[in-house]
Amino acid sequence: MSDDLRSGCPINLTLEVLGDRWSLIVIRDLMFGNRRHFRELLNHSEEGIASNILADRLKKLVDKGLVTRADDPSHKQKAIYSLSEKAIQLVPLIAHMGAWGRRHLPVTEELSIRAQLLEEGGPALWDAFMEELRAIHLGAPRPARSVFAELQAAYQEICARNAA
Amino acid sequence: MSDDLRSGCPINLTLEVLGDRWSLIVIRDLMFGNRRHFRELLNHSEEGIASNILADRLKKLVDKGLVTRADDPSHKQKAIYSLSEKAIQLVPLIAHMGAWGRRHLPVTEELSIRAQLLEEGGPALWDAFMEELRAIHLGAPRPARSVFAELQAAYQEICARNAA
DNA sequence: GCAACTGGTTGTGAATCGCAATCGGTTGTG
DNA sequence: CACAACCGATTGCGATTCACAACCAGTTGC
Repeated sequence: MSDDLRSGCPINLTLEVLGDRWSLIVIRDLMFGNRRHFRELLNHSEEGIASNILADRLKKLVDKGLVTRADDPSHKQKAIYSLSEKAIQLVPLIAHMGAWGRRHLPVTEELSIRAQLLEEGGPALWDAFMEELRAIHLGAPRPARSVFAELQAAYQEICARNAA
Repeated sequence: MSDDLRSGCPINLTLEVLGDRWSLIVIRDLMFGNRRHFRELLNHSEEGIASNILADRLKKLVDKGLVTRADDPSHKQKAIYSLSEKAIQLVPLIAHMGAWGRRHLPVTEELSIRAQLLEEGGPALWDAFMEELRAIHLGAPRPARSVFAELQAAYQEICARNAA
């Protein structure tokens, strides 16, 4: 854990936090998959993350203040991982990443429907989603609109249609 | 060069292209530093990229269609690197990265002034900058407004003020 | 009591990373 | 024409990270 930074450039510093192949995947699953436990993140991983990598990334994300870890009262060994405000503010960035990926890379329909809705919804939708994330992860009052449910419903509709 | 992708998720695919500590640094320097030659990218690098990493990243970015390489007529061994349209469309993503980094990470004033202007300018400024990048890198007609010059002037003003 | 589940750790070999030194070819200068 | 500076890389090397599988001790439900 070295604290020496390569430069004070905001792009560089953001890369020093998120510039690897797994950190944002973990945040994405916490954010859009609503996976809050180690095993959920491990077993439902679309990309097949290894347990040591997941443990390492969760630790680093906690250290960097993007994720918090709390005990689950229902199970003495269970840990609940939550997004911090800092991570919730990544929503616009992730929306743009999804939009760019959808436009330029070979995405699949099922896995890009959420990105499409997020792109079409624009900043207004992002704000609503961030409010909901604050309710889910930070204990803020739950907003009336559930963007999460909308995204999930659209995803499952596509899956059902393609299965038929 | 393995073509097997971890998943068809747009976030994941974007990470497979840009998810390392150097690729976006190279793009940033091509984009905002207007460095077009190997030596410029190497010697003026704020973060001190190594020559083998730079060579590797340039090659990968060319393979992935983000950068094009052309011979420099003034020097038989010289190569000119240009951003493709695909890379130019990263401007909003990079602007958001800068905004997030500026808000949450220990940036320095000089190196974050461009990110600040880009954030304050919003999508209108991004579009103007992208038009200018198309002129510089793709040979499109040069627009009247030079966002690049505005960013550069602001940067140099901060540097001059802080040196005094 | 016991199997399933909890969040991890350990071991191993391969791949990648960062750094310094170096390469063969090209160009400008004296 | 000699020679140093410059050109885009390449090579060698040790350190870190990666992916994959096996394993762990404590907890829970049956």
